Amino acid sequence: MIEITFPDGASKSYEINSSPYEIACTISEGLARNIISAKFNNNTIETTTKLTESGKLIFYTWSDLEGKKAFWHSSAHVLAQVLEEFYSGIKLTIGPAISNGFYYDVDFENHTMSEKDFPEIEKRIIEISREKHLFKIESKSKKDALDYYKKQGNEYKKELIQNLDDGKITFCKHDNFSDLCRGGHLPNTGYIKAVKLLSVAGAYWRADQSKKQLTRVYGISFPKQKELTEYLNLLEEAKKRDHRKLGKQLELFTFSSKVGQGLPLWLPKGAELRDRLESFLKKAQKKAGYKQVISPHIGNKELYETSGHYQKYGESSFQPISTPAEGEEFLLKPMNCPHHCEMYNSKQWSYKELPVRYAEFGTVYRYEQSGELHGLTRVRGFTQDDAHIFCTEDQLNSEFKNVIDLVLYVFKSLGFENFTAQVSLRDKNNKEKYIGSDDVWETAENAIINATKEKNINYKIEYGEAAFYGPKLDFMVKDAIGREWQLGTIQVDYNLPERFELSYIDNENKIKRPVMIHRAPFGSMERFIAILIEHTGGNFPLWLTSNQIILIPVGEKHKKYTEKVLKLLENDEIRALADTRNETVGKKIREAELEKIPFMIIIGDEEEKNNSFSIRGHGGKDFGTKNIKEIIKFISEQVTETIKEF
RNA sequence: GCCGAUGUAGCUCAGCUGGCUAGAGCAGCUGAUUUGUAAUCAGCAGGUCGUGGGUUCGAGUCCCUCCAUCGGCUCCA
Repeated sequence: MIEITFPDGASKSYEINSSPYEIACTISEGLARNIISAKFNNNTIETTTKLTESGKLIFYTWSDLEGKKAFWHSSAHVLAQVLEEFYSGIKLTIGPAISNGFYYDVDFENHTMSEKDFPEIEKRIIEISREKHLFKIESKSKKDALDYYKKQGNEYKKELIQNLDDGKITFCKHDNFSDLCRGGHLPNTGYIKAVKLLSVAGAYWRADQSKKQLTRVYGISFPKQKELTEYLNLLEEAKKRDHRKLGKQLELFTFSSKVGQGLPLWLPKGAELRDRLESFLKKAQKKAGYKQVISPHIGNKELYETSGHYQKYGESSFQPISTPAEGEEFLLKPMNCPHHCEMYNSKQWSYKELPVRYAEFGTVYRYEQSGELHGLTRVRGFTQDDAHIFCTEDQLNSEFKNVIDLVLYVFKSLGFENFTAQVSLRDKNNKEKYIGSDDVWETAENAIINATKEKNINYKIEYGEAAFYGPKLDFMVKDAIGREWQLGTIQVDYNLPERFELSYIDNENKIKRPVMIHRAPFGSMERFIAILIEHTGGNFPLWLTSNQIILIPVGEKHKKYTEKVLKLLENDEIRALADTRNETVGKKIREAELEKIPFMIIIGDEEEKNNSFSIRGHGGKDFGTKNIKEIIKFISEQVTETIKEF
């Protein structure tokens, strides 16, 4: 007998060699029907795995993340089976579940496959699924496993097996298909009722650009056809919030291939929005003790050689600008830090004056790879809400925490609640990617981790994500279709102060090096606004919109009165406009709706007579009847409610 | 940069396997209408079919180059 403990702490004895499925059967028929995967003593297992020892057992169904993973990973197996069937001689590599679906990386050799082939493949996957083939785990010796793939000429699988320990190598078999696999599958293929292949893409073997590029086939599957339909509808809805689409519709920004790839052109409404965000942050920063500075858009190449940026990025940047003077070269500013360092160096500092906080909305230019450009989220010219704090070692912790507060204030003010905090550390196995000694890195990394802990922020650590000069605390937010982007960032830097020989005089009259904090709560204006557009669907908070209220006169004779109302609203700093065109009321309302203006009022005989107006919110919401004073109060109250002082 | 896909009017799209002067709706312009909570009516104008080359009697349609965009990969100071 073995003793099985369940997540609720209860435990029960079972015959040795009982499977999770059999155990589930003793609990309830419904559970047995629904379990698709299980974890035993923290190892993912199959529902059919025979348990030979006592331990903790967790069941997973479709509603669990683990369950979905098993479901999608199993689907990847069936996809691989079909691909092998359709394209003989291809080489399979890996096929994991991802947060929405699965993919399989395949070396198609001389075959080509494209989205046109999807329907056939999907059809075949469902056919095989209907046959309810059991997923069976089989152990193989390292030698047998290597022989198996040697016969197939699959060097990828061989490489994977080389890195595994003998005795721990398992294959998963279903139907006539067998694949190297750790485990975590559905009981059988019959659970897969709906499948959709989503895209094909190139992906480098082992995520290494120097290695061969494979073909990655993305897909998603569901236990019910209805769920697939719902998922696809959700995707469609999300695409409507795409900032590139809304940016065009709402006339916020545009691009021109004549101006250049990745160089956004801000149209009046977008520029206004951006301006308001800047003022908002400037105000908070003023309170937090920052001083605004301004630096030029270019800098001498030597500046970036000093900082180390040129050595690191020079080759792949906009190339130096030469001047009539021989040997003189300038670079388009790719970051503001070196300029701020030189500002700091313009005088001698006493410890009494620190921390010094230089802030600048600094526009920088980076030659991002063409394939990386993406709307406003990845561009070649962008403005960072940058600042550099020069402080003493003792001040570092509290300064860092103050910056965290500022970032959280910014996020909260704009309704970004679903962010993840990521502590980005260096990859210790790849030290040549970074500058600075181990000591300095250790100190900087600990400073970030401690401050983050003290602020009670949930964070995850990512190795290899640090900047080349220091570790970071990054604030990540997802876009409409779930892609994660880095917005706010706070970085601790011991390296640039060293390279720029920054100093201050301490209380013992000794020359000391300050520590530097780089930080940008928005990250970049471009990317932040992109995400803001997607989160709000273009319905910006009242304090940010260009037009807060639109007045719609019913006929020609109400025009004069409408203009009078407009003046009164404008006098109280309400951003109002009047649509006095010769169009029907219906049409004007429709256009105001499409422009996503938050409020509108129709002005006709009634209104003119009573000096009172019914307020129609965006989407047709009724806000009741108010007079002018009440409207002004109503709008300004809503503004102060959404935007609090820092 | 790499893999794959896409590119027709300001916008959204139609144009089958190559065949007469390339279509529609919205937007625009002109006129009529003076309007009560998501599109008033009529007329007009608007395109070297992303670019350059090629195949062909004939190319929006087939092939190649380049440019831009989209989905990924890699990169992200």
